[in-house]
Amino acid sequence: MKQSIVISKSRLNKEGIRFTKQRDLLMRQILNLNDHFSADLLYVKLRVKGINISRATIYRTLTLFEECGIIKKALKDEDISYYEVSEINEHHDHLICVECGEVIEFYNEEIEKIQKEIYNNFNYLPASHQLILKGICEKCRRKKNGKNIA
Amino acid sequence: MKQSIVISKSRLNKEGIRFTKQRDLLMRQILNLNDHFSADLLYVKLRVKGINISRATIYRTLTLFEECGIIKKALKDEDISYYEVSEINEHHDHLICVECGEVIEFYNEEIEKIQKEIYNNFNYLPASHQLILKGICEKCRRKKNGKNIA
DNA sequence: TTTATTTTTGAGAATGAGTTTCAATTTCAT
DNA sequence: ATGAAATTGAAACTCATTCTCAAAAATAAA
Repeated sequence: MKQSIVISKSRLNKEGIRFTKQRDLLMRQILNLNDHFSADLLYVKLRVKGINISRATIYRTLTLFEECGIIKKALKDEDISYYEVSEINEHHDHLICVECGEVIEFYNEEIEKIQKEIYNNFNYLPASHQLILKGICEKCRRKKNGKNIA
Repeated sequence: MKQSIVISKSRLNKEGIRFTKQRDLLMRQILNLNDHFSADLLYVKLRVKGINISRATIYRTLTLFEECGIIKKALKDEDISYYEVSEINEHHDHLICVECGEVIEFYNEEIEKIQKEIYNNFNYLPASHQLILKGICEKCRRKKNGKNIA
């Protein structure tokens, strides 16, 4: 059992929250992915392995893990919420290819600094912020040119 | 009839697109608002005035106006699309109060510049970008303190 | 270790923004 | 006016997500 699972288990065991088979399986799948994940992705990945956990449970479990600080919402795009394991990641933003869906994480000190200034200027207490850059990656541009699409 | 309605009407009149009563009413309501608006906001505002336009038509009309370049999507938050009149506005970002929903537009040259650099660094062709800062405005902070909420 | 209590689960219904279908209505050119 | 083309409203449908509730699993108590 990986270190992080042990940690999660002990975190969950407080206050009558139970570390069930489903939560264990979801935890393992999440740690295996090493990437952003949506509820649906987890559902499909597990189902392929013959593990059937209902969508309701997956959504509930993601919310639970989030409340425990194990994961956090990375971004919301096209009405779909994507999460990531929170212990690894500092805050960062996302660059998404609208053709192939590739997601690149980046962090820019300067942008963060300016954002703080903006909060100050308008006298707002920061809560959360999300920057999404969408574009077309080089690979997809080459593919398009090859196919000679206008 | 305001100048902008005339413009819109002539834009629409091309290619068999008709300037109907519903579209006229929606156009006027949009110009009256002078702010961001969602499909639902328009529906409610008009309904209060005794004007009943179906949600289907409102959604269709917003898409149409967007295609004509009259309005554009300003931001998407909590699964709701907000639009704004496009002739007035340059690109800008949004600062939202999570308590009262106030939306402040801002534009920061420096952030725009850095974004371009990021696109270049990863060799992405820019498509669109959205920066949302969420926080709590001063008014709401005072209200909270007054009520002595922890 | 059997029973009682609490939490969790799955199935399916419900939600809510947005889209689609289709018959009825409106618009516009003839 | 007449007919073709565009538009409308009502209602059905999507799709991600949440809720409901009875059955199942985990834990605590006896």
